[in-house]
Amino acid sequence: MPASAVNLENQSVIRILESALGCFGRRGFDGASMSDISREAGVSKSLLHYHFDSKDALFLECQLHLLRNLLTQMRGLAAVGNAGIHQFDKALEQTMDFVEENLEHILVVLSFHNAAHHSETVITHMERFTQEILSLINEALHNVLGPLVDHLAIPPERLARLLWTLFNGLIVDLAFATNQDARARVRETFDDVRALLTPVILGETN
Amino acid sequence: MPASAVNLENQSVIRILESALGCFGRRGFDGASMSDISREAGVSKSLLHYHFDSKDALFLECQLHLLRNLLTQMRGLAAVGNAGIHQFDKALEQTMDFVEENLEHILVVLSFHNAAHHSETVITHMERFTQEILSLINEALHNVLGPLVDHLAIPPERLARLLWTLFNGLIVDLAFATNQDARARVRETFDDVRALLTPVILGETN
DNA sequence: GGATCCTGACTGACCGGCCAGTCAAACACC
DNA sequence: GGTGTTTGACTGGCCGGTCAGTCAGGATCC
Repeated sequence: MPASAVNLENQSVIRILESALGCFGRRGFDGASMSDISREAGVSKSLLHYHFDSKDALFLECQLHLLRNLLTQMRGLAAVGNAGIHQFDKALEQTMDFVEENLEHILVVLSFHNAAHHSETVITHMERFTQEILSLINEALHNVLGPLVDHLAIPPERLARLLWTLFNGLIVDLAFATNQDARARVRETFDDVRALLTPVILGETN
Repeated sequence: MPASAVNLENQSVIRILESALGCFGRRGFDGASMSDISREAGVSKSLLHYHFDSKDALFLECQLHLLRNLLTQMRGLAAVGNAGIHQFDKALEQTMDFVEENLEHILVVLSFHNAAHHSETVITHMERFTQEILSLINEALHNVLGPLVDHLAIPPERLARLLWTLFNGLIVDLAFATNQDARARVRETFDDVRALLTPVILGETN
């Protein structure tokens, strides 16, 4: 099965995807070499080309892999507790924790637009990625807020975009944060952001 | 004068910096080649190495050049009108306009962390860049808000970080936006962000 | 004012090294 | 033995960087 449909049962494939996510996240699309990725995955460079048609293809599969990870994370948000504003707050907190823990993988999103200048297909995938993320957030909003979702200051779709923007900002901040102090300051900013959001959830009209 | 102190009077140097900002912004640090930059600047590749010690050095000079551009932009915000909340709103609007117009140049900030994995000096420059930006925003806040700056819901330094985060988020959004529709949606998100900020300026305690 | 020298700006040709990608052969498991 | 994995050796091409050398123009001396 020469790529084009990636075998996720294969352990090597998973290891390659994880390493690739890390390398791409750290160094960007062009900065990460296939050798780097293979070395980190503990396999030969040739195996990368066996499982994935090209570097571009591997990159796109990384997008999908990240999307899968985000999906399980988001789906887990509404698992326990009653829907409502407290659950929303908890979900925000958990998502921020997730971002901090998986930052190296998540940083790839900042290099999507670089790779987009390669080909049309990458652009299409990028648009798909945005759509998927937004509908994921939207779904999570409905789960977490419950009936409250109909009484927001702005429609849930717009809140989803707003949240995506806010987290993108925090991700960039974390990318800039080179030490523990800086990371703590990002946490502070996150708290400010959270405070900002409360009136939106409470449905006040500005 | 072989680099190390770049001659900003020289027309070629400026052209190289502008092209480099564009290329680095579009393709990232590793994706942009010295040939690309020289071709876009209309000079030989050798001239890049004549004026700048290395690709790293050129990249760092690009950071400084962007910082200079942002400085003149920020300084111009408080030029006319009385200080206050309306002036703040206008300043936000102008800054967003500036970001949209100069997006190609501004996008380099998303690749800073990639280059940071090269050497210690790049990390230091990145930290300096963040500091400079934050104090620029802080200064602008004082100019634009006037005495109101002492009655915010959060200290101005924290508001500065918050604003930087918000704009980073919007910049990522714009990086993802591949067509006019998407860009209009980012504008909508920007409006939502602006609405979010009003209570902070009005000094309500959450 | 012209011959000489000097220098900063600039270039084309070139180099070693790393890159993504190829391929035939070996391996493992049924 | 055949199917799916995995590897090391290899290649052409592009990369950042070097270098010898050109050229315009300013200074200096007569």
